[in-house]
Amino acid sequence: MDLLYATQAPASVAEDAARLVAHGAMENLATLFDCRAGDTVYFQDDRADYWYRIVSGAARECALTADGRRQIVDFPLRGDVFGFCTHGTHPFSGEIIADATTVARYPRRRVEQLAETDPEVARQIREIAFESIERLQTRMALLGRSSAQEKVSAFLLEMAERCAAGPEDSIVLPMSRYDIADYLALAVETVSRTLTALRQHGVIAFTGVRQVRIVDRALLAAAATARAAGAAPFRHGDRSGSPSPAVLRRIQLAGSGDRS
Amino acid sequence: MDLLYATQAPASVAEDAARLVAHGAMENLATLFDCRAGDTVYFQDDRADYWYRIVSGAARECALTADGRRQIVDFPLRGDVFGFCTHGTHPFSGEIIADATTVARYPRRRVEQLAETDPEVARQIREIAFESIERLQTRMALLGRSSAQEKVSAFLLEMAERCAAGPEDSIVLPMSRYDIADYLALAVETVSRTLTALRQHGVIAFTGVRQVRIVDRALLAAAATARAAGAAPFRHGDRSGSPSPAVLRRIQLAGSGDRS
DNA sequence: CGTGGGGTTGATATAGTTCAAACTCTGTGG
DNA sequence: CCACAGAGTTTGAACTATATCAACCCCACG
Repeated sequence: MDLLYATQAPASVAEDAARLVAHGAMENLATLFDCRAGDTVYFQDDRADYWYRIVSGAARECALTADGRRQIVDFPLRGDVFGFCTHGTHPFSGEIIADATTVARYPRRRVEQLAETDPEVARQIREIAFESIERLQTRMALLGRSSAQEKVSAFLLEMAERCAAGPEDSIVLPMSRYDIADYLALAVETVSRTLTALRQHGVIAFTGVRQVRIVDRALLAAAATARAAGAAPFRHGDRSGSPSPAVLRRIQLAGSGDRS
Repeated sequence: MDLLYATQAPASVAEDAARLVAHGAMENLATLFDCRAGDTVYFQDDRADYWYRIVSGAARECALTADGRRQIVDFPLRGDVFGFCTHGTHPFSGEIIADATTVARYPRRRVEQLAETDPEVARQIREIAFESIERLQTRMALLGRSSAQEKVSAFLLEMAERCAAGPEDSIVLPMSRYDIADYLALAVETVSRTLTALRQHGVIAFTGVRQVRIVDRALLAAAATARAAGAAPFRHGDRSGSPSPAVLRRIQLAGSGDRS
C-alpha cells in the first residue's frame, strides 16, 4: 500500500533528524524514508497509524472532493509534523512534492504510549499539536482574505517566513502553480496572472519559474492587506513602473482606474 | 481589562461543566463565568494566560484585519475549548455571541504544570488539541469550497452536526448573518440570498430567523458538493421547474415560494 | 522530433460584491 | 399605547474580480 520505500538513511540525515527535536526519546521510534516528488505517504481514508515529519524537502496534504477537485490544506516543510490525528482515518492524503525529500515516520500508538510515562515526550507532542494549530489558523486567516492579490501576496510572505533558511528575500517554491492554486482556492490562471502583475510592478522578481526574490517587501506586505488605506490593486497588464514613493500609500498608476 | 464578570456559578452549571470532561483533575482549576452576547473574553494580542471552554452557549474567535474587516476562524460551541496556544499572545479575540453563555477559564501555566505530573491530564490536553485541529481542518475544507451555495450548505450541515443536541433536523443558529458571512468569507447579502434560495427550493425551512429546519437532507448534502455530477445550483429567484432527470436528481419545485 | 506537463496570456461569462433601500423586530421614552 | 431608533435581515440593480475556455510557449524527456 505504501509507496514509500524504506532506506537505510545515511548518517547525515539521521543527525539532521535528531537535530530537529531537542531530545531523542521520540526520535528513537522514527523510521526514515527517502522520497521523490509524486510519492504518496498515505492515502485519504487510510487508517491513521503513523505520524510523519518532514526532515528535508516538502509535501502537501490534500483532499479530493466528490467532484474531483483538489483542496490542499497544508504544505508541510522541513521540520513540520503532518498527518496526525488521534484516531480514525486520515481525512487527507499526504504527498511528496519535492525530489530528495526525507520523511520520518512515527508509530502513533507507541508514541502515545511513550507519552503516558514520559512527560517530556508528552510535552513535545503538545507543542507539535499547538504549532499545527497555529499554522492552520494562520492559513484560515489567509483563506479568509478576499482578493486574489491578498492571497498570493500573503502566501509569498508566508513562504518567505518559513523558508527562512535561504538568504534574506529569496524564496524557493517547491510546489507547482496548480498546487498554489488549490491551496489558495483560486484558479491556476489567476495565480499566474497575479504573480505576473506583482513582477511587472517591481514587487517581486523571478530568478527561475519557482524562484522568487522579494524586491520590495513593504509593497508586498501592502498588497497582502490591499484593501487597507484604499490602496489600488496591481492590475495585470498594467506596466507603468514607478510605484509611489510613499510606502503603504496608494499605488498610483496611470490609467489604473483605481476606484477606491 | 476583562469584560467578564465572575459569578458564583449555580450548582447545576458546575455539574454541567463537570460532566463535560471525564475526570475532574483539570476542572478543579477552572473558574466559571456567566456572560452575555457581546462580552469579550479576551482581546486580540492579549497575553495567552488562559484557555477557555464553552460550558453552554456560543462564542466566536475572530481577527480584525488592518482594513477593519473581520475574519471569524471558529464558532466554539458547548464543550469546545478555544483561545489556547502555548505561548505568546492570542492571535484572535474571543467574543460571546449568545446570551446566558457560561465559560470555564483554565490557567494555562497551572494546567501545563499539572500535565507534567498527571498523564491523564496530559492526555486530555492532547485530545483537546487534536479535536481543535480536526475542527480547523474541516473548516479549511469548507472555506476551500468555491461557490457560496457549497459554503452555506456545508455550514448548515456542520451546525446541524454540532448542535446534535436538539431533535433530528432542527438547527439553532446562535450567530448573526454577519457572523456567518465573516466565517464563510462571503458578503452578508450573499449569505442571505443563498439561504433564501435554499428555502425557496424546499431544502430548508425557517421556524424563526435563526432557526432552521432541514427539510431534505439529501438535497442539502448535494448542494454542499454542488459541482459534482454537474448538478445545477439553486438560483436565487429561479423557480423554473423541469430540471434535467440526470444524476443526483435535480430539484423540481415549480414556484414553491414558500415563505415559512 | 514529437509528446506532455507546467506555465503564461487572451477573451468571455458569471458568481459574488457593492451600493442602495426597504422591512422586521426589539427596546425605549414620551 | 404609540412613535422612534437601531440593529439585523432581506431584496434589488449594477459592477467587477475571478473562473472558465482556448491558445500558445517552454522545456525536459523518450
